[in-house]
Amino acid sequence: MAVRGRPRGFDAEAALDRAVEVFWRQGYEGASLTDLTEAMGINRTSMYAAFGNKEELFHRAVARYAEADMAYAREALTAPTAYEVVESFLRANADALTRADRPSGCLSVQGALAEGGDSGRIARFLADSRLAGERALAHRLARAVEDGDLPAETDPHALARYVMVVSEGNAVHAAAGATRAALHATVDIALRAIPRIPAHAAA
Amino acid sequence: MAVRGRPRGFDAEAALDRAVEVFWRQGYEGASLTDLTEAMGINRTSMYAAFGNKEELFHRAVARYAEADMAYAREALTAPTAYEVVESFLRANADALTRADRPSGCLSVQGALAEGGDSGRIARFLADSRLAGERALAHRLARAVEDGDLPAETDPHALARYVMVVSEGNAVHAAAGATRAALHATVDIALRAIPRIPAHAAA
DNA sequence: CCTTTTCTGTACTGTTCGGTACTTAAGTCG
DNA sequence: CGACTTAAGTACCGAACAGTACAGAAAAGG
Repeated sequence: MAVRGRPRGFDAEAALDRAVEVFWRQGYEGASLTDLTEAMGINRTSMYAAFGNKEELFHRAVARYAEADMAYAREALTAPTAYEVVESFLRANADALTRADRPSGCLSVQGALAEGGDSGRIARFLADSRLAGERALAHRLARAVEDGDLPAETDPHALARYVMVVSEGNAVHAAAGATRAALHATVDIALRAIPRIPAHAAA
Repeated sequence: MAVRGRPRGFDAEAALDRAVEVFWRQGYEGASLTDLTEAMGINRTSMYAAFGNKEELFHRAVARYAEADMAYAREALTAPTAYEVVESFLRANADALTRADRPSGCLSVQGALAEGGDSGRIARFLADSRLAGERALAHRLARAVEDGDLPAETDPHALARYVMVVSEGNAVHAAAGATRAALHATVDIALRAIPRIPAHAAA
């Protein structure tokens, strides 16, 4: 071990958690370094020393968000049937979008949509990360088609895209103040579009 | 008439149209006055004289957007059946989100999501205007329930919210570069969730 | 014609932005 | 104890931001 110089006076992980909240609430451009460092409880220079710059801090924040606040998405993929995968994902998503101890909405959707200035790169980065989730879901649904768990004519990519559209639309609604119950009511309706095998292929 | 001073040297409506595009592409905060006035082809002071300030310009831009670029939404409400209302809206929405001669996505969704700084008021304003559309659709669907055009147990507000969620989710996807075909494939699936009367009540 | 009224253009205001020298503090190593 | 290494804090940088004072230009009213 043997760290040489003066030891760091703050917990970088904890500071990153605070940064996640600020980016989540205010978006990439809306979060100033002053906002961020005040919330993180550290100095400007300490942030640059620990994370590089604002954009790298944002990347770290999104990574931490994906790991901690979107764990439900990876978990949903392990459900036994395609329908349960989708329902589990959309239910947990609706809950995550309306947690009392967290900002409303989704960091990935709210972080940046417009393309002005630096935000172009940021928006593309976030879009790519959302697309990665969509692809993972499509892969899981493709397996369901192979398994006969979804009708053979189902397009898994289109279905995955539909599910992501519902979750992103709900994120927009949540950011605008929709209640958890409202999001779940939307999920109730959205699930009607998920095809189900007439229940005779099951073991 | 008899206008007294020096006549205005530009077409305010045309200039507003240019401003709509800039706000659409870059969002409220992402669009600087320099960006705006350059696109509008007018001077900074001329903009302030004609529109007041950036926020009032934005309000005017959104009003013009709603009038011109969202006319399809009002038109969709006049379709004969609830299903046709929803389908017409979502199809026209998918087309509007991917017009070659316009920015991708939706000004109302992209304009502001984060809440930092002034954007709080802007985000709330846009959320309210989206909600107005949702209410208009809910009103139309409530009439459909009364008419027996939708099942009696249908919650028109929940259904309207679902339709708006799909359109907003598609807007997020379109802003991220999704193709028109992809949006329509999503609409194909989304429409499966719209209840239809078993087709015997029709005249 | 000259005054009045309104618009245009330049040049500026104060503030905030992300990022950074540079000094001071707090540790380990010899 | 110094010597070295790294973090923390202050005070600043140039650039960009929204908004404006002011001088000149173009029309109508008299």
